[in-house]
Formats: sequence, C-alpha cells, structure tokens
Amino acid sequence: MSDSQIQPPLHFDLENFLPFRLHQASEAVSQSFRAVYRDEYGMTRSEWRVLAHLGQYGAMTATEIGHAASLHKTKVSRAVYSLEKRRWLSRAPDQRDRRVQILSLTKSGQHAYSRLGARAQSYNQALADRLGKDRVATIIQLADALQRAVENPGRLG
Amino acid sequence: MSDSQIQPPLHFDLENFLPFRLHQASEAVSQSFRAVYRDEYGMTRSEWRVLAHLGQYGAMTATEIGHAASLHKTKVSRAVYSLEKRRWLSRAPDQRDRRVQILSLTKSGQHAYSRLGARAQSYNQALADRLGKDRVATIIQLADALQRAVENPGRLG
DNA sequence: ACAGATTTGTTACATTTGTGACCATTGATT
DNA sequence: AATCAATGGTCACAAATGTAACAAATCTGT
Repeated sequence: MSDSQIQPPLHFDLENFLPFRLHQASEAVSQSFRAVYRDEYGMTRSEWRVLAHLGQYGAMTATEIGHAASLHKTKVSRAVYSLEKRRWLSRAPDQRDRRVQILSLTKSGQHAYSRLGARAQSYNQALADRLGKDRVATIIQLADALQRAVENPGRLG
Repeated sequence: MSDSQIQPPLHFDLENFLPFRLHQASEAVSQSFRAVYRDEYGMTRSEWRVLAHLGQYGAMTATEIGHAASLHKTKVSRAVYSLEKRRWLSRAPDQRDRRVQILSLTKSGQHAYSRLGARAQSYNQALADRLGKDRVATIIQLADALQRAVENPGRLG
C-alpha cells in the first residue's frame, strides 16, 4: 500500500516564523504604550502617529505623513480631521498645488506634542533600560533591515 | 523677558522610538505574507493564526490558543466559528470542565494546514535568505527579550 | 490647447475589531 | 449545601479599518 499520509517536505515552525514573532513582540510593546495616548488623551494610534510626525518634522502634507508613518491615506485623512476638531492641527493651502494641504500643529497641538513626546521618550528610555542599550541599537538596525528586505522587488516564498 | 517657549527637557526621537519602529517593521512583514492566506484562501489573520496553532500544537482550548497566539478571546471565538463553518475545525466537550471545548483540526483542516504551513515555511526561508541566518536568530532572541521586558511588572516610562 | 492618465484627498459602504454584558459552569469560603 | 467570586465562551453594540468610488487638480503627450 502506498503512503497516502500527508507529510509536507519541510515542517513549519511557528516559534521561528518571523511574521508571527514580530507581530507578537511589536503588539506587546504597542499595547503597553497605548495607555498613554489612549487612556490619557482619548487618541487613536493613527492620531498619535500623525501628531508625532507633525511634531517631529514640522509641516507636511497628508501624503507625506502617510509615507513616513506607513499609514494608509484614509487613516491619515480621518486622523487629520480628528486632530483638526481638537484644534491641534490646522490646514493651509499650497500655492503650487491646490490639491494639497499643508498640515501643521497649532499652538495647542504643539503643547500636546510636547507632553506626549516627553511621555513617549520616557517610555522608550524605561524600555531601553530594561533591554540594554546595545540591544536597542540592534533592534533599530534589524527593523531597518527587515523593511528593506520586504520592500525589495521579487516574490518572497 | 522670561523664556515662555515650550521646550521639554528631553526631546523625542521618532526614529528610535521602539513602539513605532517595531510596528512599522512587523506590519511590513505581515502585509507581505498576508497575500498567502488572504488572497489564496480568503482567511483573516486571526483565522490563519488559530489554524497555525492547532496545526502546530494539536488539540487546544480557545483560551489556550488565545494565550499562545496573543489573541483576544472574541477574536479566537470568531475565528473558531469561521474555521468550523469551513469544516476545518471541530469541537469536542471536555469531560472535566463543561465550560470548555477541545478544539482540533479536521482532516480537511490538517490538509489546509499542510499547504499553508508549507507556504509559510517557504516564505520564512526566503525572508531569512535575504536577511542572513545570524540576523534571523537575533531577531527571534530580541523578540523574546522585548516580550519579557514589556510583560515584566512595574510601570514603563 | 486638449484628451487622457495620474495624483491628492474625502466619502460611503462593508468588514473587522474592541468593549462590555451576559450565561453556564466551576472553584472557594463558610 | 449555599453563597459568592472567578473563568470560558458567546453575543450585541460601538468604534476602527479596508476597499472602492469619486471630484478636483495636475501632469503628459500631441
């Protein structure tokens, strides 16, 4: 009788499956920081990211934010609207391209960014202390390497 | 005149902010593997995760899956229901605790797991080839370290 | 200058997710 | 045994997200 059992040539190892392990680690970290912007400010992750990018880099367009923050344009659009309602963000027309709006933080928005940015920096420092400085540097390097590897042309797998 | 400008003592550095960089890297990787289970099988991430865990570890309860896969119990509940509708999963009562159901893959479910597991393994291998073997090992170690660091008691930041 | 393609951003709709309430069962205390 | 707390799982509702369609503006090539 022939061997009709299903037995794939290479066996799948969940423990070393990068998409899973990376997601798990990153979610654990994200969740633990979420308390700051969500519970204290009632912000979503998208809103916090847009705030952080505008605070960090100054005036940008929605598309630029989306690219820098890896956020889909609808997420950016909604986050911008929310931040605008809070009066943390304002829009200005671009003379050269009337499709575009130059987004920037208002005075209130800059204050909010200052407070949240300080909290974020403090969180990051505490986490870095637990990990060790060398590990943090390695993580950043590997994050870069992963993004490059994935964004490279050519099918994976 | 006094310095009334807002200038926090430590300035926030987005490039080295771990929650952001980790999420960015992990999402890039997750998205690139999503094509396999989503476009080819019409599965959500939760469904794929539950399938992978049952295929990898055999029969488990919903709570056990949730813990092992870092999935909220409602996500597990819904994924289990979907997989059951596909006849890839079946439930059996637990004699000792009638609240609990022992979940396991059906024959079809095992076949699906074989196919998807092979694809996953192949994807992982291709990504590992681009990264280099040493880096992969480091990523896994750091993922462990991050999860431990975050799950440790005591407020971060 | 013009037609068609592309880009920017918003909106509507469907799907997915988070939250809290809930029931049934089990465990702990007395 | 009786009570009360804790656990496993499901459901309904609200919130967030993905998808596709869209209008307005710009760019391209002729």
